[in-house]
Amino acid sequence: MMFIELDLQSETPIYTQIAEQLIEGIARGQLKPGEPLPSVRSLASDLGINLHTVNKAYQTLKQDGFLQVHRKQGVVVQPDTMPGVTAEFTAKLRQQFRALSAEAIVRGMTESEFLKLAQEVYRSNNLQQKGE
Amino acid sequence: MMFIELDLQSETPIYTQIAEQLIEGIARGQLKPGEPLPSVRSLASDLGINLHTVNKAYQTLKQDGFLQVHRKQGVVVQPDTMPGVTAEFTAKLRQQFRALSAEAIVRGMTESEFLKLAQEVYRSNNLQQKGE
Amino acid sequence: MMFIELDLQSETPIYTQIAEQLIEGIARGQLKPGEPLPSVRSLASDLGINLHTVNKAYQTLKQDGFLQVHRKQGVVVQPDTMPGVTAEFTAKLRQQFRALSAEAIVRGMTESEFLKLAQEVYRSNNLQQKGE
Amino acid sequence: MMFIELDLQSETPIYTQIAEQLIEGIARGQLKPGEPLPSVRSLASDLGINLHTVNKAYQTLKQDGFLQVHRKQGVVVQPDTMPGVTAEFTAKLRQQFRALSAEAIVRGMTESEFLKLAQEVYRSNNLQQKGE
DNA sequence: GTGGTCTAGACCACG
DNA sequence: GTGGTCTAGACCACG
Repeated sequence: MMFIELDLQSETPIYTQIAEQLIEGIARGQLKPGEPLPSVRSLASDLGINLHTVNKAYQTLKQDGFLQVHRKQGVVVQPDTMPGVTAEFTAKLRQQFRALSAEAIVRGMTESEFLKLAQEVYRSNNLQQKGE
Repeated sequence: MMFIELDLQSETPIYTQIAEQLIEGIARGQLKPGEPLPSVRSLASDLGINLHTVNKAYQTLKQDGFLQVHRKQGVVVQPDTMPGVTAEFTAKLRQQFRALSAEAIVRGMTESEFLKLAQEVYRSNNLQQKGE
Repeated sequence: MMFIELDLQSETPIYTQIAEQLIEGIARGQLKPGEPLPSVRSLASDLGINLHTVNKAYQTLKQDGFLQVHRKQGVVVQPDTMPGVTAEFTAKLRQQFRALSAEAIVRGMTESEFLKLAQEVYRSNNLQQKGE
Repeated sequence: MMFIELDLQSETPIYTQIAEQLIEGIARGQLKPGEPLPSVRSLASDLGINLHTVNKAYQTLKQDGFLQVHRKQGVVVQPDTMPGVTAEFTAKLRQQFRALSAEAIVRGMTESEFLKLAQEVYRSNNLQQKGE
């Protein structure tokens, strides 16, 4: 399975950190559609954190359609079609880019530096080249 | 002066919204270096919020070097050199790009779509073209 | 834990008094790295002051790297490397020594008296002799 | 006369900055006993600050016995005996050394480094070597 | 008038 | 329970 690294002193809530890393795992192909995830209990135990925290991460991802919760198999990566580029997601992306780019501009980071970093990071997460 | 719009329903704390919009104002050149900002009290009153909330936004930006607090003149936009592209900022940017790009990839947004949006937003904030 | 004594009449803000005494506690080894501090609420209640005042002391020390705020465990003394002798700290020290030594000189305090007091106080805070 | 440099964004009140620099001038011998200081009006005008601010600095120093206010000559540096090493001063010095040395210790500054800086600064203010 | 400090009290996310 | 956020209101130093 994957490696999840938590930063307990980060301002980012732990459940968010888990959710983000699971999505990153899916993006990178380390987690395949239909692949089962560890149970809430075992993951919580592995990470040394509260059950509720893991559960909240799973619920959030299920809510957005990245995971499915099966009676039998437990939690699995969405085996059917993943959620697409919704209007909500685009709005969130734009909003985040706004704040980040504004600070980048004030700090004197050029457009090409900004985009180069965005590209580099995108590519580092797109290991499998889904045939774009 | 500027227009600050708050979304009281947002998960983003009000003081963060204020700070982000002030930085955006600086990036766009609507707030010039050395320009005085409204006093904590008057801005709070204009926005219909508590003075402490505005103060927290100002303190955060002062801490990071985007604002100065003068004895008499009150709060002004940093008149000297703005903070540059620090290692901390780059790390924060990379971290944010990671989460955003991972979700973008999973949702099927291509690299070019991702970068195009980043570019479009950067440019909309870089109205003054500081001679890049 | 420690004993914190407040002088409510002092010109020194209460949150500064708290911060200074916590640093003194760390210097003296009464507060060990990783050791948990009382929660904002309990310390405020113990000292008979408002929780925001304690929080401000904690935030200041967190900002400077002397404390960490953990999601669950609450506030702990920096378990990793403490902040070192930064240029900022040296500047602050020099600035303070300037004002103090000038007044000492005008009042007729000799260099050896001035240094002797500085040494005596330094030693009284350096109980553990970190192998200098 | 002297050169007084103000830092308007410093946390140190302007009147304190003025008072400290005047004392430093006396320590260094740049201001001699009996020497007249500029009038409140002219100094305020030179520094581009409020009359009250200069006045407060002068009053503070008069209070402590470093200045005298004459009907005719205006404000002069104490021509008679300067205030000595009072218990209050020693207490203040000790208190400041406490906070400074504690932070120095936590940051890993050794006793000799601490004392060396104190000595260096004392000497830079003791240009005239009053025959210690 | 302006920011700094402090209090009292409340709600919420997180765990 | 713990910190984070926000409000309402007050006093003070500074200028």
